[in-house]
Amino acid sequence: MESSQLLFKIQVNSKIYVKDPETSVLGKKIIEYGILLIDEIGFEEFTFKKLGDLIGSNESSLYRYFENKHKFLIYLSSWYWSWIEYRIHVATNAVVNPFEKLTLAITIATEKIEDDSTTAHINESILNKIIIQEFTKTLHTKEVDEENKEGFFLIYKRIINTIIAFVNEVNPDYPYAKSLVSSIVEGSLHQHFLMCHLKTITNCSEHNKPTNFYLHLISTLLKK
Amino acid sequence: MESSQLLFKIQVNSKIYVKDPETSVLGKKIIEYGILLIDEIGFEEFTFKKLGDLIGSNESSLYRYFENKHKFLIYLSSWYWSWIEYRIHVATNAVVNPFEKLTLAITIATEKIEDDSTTAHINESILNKIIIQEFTKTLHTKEVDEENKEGFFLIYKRIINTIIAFVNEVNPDYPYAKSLVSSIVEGSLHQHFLMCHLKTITNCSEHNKPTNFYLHLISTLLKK
DNA sequence: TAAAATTGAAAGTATTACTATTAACTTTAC
DNA sequence: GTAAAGTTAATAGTAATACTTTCAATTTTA
Repeated sequence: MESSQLLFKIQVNSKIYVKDPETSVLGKKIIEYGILLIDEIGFEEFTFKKLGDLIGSNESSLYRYFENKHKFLIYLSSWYWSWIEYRIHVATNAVVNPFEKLTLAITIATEKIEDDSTTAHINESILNKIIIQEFTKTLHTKEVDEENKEGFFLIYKRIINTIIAFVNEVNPDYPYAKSLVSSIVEGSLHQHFLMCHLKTITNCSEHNKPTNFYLHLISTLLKK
Repeated sequence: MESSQLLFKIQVNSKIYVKDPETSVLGKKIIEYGILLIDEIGFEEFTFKKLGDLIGSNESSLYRYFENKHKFLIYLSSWYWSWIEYRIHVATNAVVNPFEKLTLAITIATEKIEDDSTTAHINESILNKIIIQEFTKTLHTKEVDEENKEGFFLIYKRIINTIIAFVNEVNPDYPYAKSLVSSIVEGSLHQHFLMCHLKTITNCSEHNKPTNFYLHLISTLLKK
């Protein structure tokens, strides 16, 4: 377990938190149970008061780690995308064929996450559910431009840029690489959402995953 | 003006409101200035108290029209999608060629809306900005399944189903018509958002609109 | 002209989203 | 080993939100 934690260092922008939650027991409890509570009651109903009650800590203690629940969600999202980025890096690192690299990256970025035990206090499968349900809310605020300047969305944009480079390797003549990739990464969250809640307007299901749709899309679209 | 209103009857599910805002002067003021206020301060900061102050009415009067601000946003969204549906219907009605019908529908669904004077109290261009910024929030709640059962998202799904039928006419062998269309309708809002806020991960700009990206996409993808 | 419906004003409640203060506890430094 | 520094918890407090209720005034309609 220690060795796996050495291999994988999550890089969350330090401006997102007041105090790094990875540095204390309370901090890790906030992350662990915060994920579970947001999944259970949804981000709108989630408050630091409720999370404090759940972990037996006072509300004010939680404010020493995160300014507010919006920053907390940005923290969880950054952690998630950093973890995805790491997995894309590991999977594609030794691969030479551009189309194979692209396929691997898109698979990792669009797949449903099954439980993983890399980190003791984070349930990646539930975190993935939260990202599907809530990630869009980190961007859709009046503060998005300032927060973007502060670098809060850097990891997310870096993943997209990595995949854009793969698309350009596969077919340098395709004129919409950026829009295609940002569509796929965001759109796959949406397809997962539709699978759960608006089943009639998606082809995706347990047996026919969003990943299949997007792999079919890129192979048709980038054919020369 | 009267004749244009006869031609175009918006069908908003009556469960969305407490009292139909179209039936009174106050109701129309709520819609008109509600749109302007959400655009100005964002949905998170928007409250009925602030809107009441803006239009010189008491907060409690606004609650006679809408249960809460979430329902108000669903009302505005339904109005918007109903208006888009009407425009798609008018544009494609007399067209026989399936690819042309599809092109027209996708253009209408993905284009930025310039001001339109169909209705005196609704600024469609600003409403379009609100949809780009806030529509996703109507779906991403814990109540989405109940609200879907109540039919709150019917018009949105109906537009998508209409375009799915056009895709099937163009190429009945394409296996992901539903996911493709739901991706396009939702994704175009996202591309418009990126154009404003995260310019580095989209090819879209004033000169190269999301509509172009999607028209290129379907013509490549549905080619036989 | 009476009845019904609409609106506004005022007051009230529970909860949210914090901040400030102080005391208790833990860690580190010499 | 003890003093100083830092961390955490408990309590209390504030302003705003998201409503609801009541009642009076006004407007509409029958």
